[in-house]
Amino acid sequence: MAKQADIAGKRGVRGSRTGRPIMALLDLLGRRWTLRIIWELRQEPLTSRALRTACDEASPTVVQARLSELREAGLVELMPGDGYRLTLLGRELMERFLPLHHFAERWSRRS
Amino acid sequence: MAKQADIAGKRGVRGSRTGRPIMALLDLLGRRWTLRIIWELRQEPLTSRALRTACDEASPTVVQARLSELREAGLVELMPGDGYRLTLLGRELMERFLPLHHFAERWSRRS
DNA sequence: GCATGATGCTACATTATTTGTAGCACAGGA
DNA sequence: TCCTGTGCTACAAATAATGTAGCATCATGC
Repeated sequence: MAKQADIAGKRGVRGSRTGRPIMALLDLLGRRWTLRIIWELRQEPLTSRALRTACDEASPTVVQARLSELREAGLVELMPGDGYRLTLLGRELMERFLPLHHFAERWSRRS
Repeated sequence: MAKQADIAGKRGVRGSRTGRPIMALLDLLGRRWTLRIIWELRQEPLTSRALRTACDEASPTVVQARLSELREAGLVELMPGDGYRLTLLGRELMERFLPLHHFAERWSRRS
């Protein structure tokens, strides 16, 4: 399993070697489209194309790259025939983000 | 300069016009270093340089750009003499992220 | 006054990443 | 067979980040 290698290899998750998992996580989630992808998968599995559509037609290059990273990170998995879905761990993460929806509404009404 | 233009103009926050605030928020938070900056400000105000240091010496260009965006978004504010700190709104957002610390620990121990 | 050091912030060339478009191989279904 | 949809890749152009240097301003010490 080259999981740690892939993610700590070419680019790696910043901070993954610092012994501060939170930094690695923030780096992973802070890459473009990552949060959005997780968000779009919150309710049901989506095929790679449905996911691209849901993400405002983001380019397949990034979406595919992010999906690889998220799969390496154990947050997303591919179910052949059914598309991508959040893993148990991924759903757990998602649950921490759900209140964000509520916050975003109030945030958008700021002066 | 061109602050409003930076965030609502040339590029803007993706999804800000879709009537889906959550998308705009996810886009904002999904830019490199944004989450990390918010995280580093969670406890105390930091000067721009202290912030750079805390963020593994990220380049001043990005840090400054992110700070501008976050100030525009009303999540961070500059207190002359004391550096940057989260606004009330920003702290509210931070509170939703605090459980992430706990999650990150478990996540890093995944098989 | 004058240097010193810290602040917020910018310039700019190099490097990395994203975008947009096209396309591949494979697996059903008609 | 010819469609259509899947996951995924190639590649050039556009965009963003990095790393280094430096600016103007302000406060302190001398």
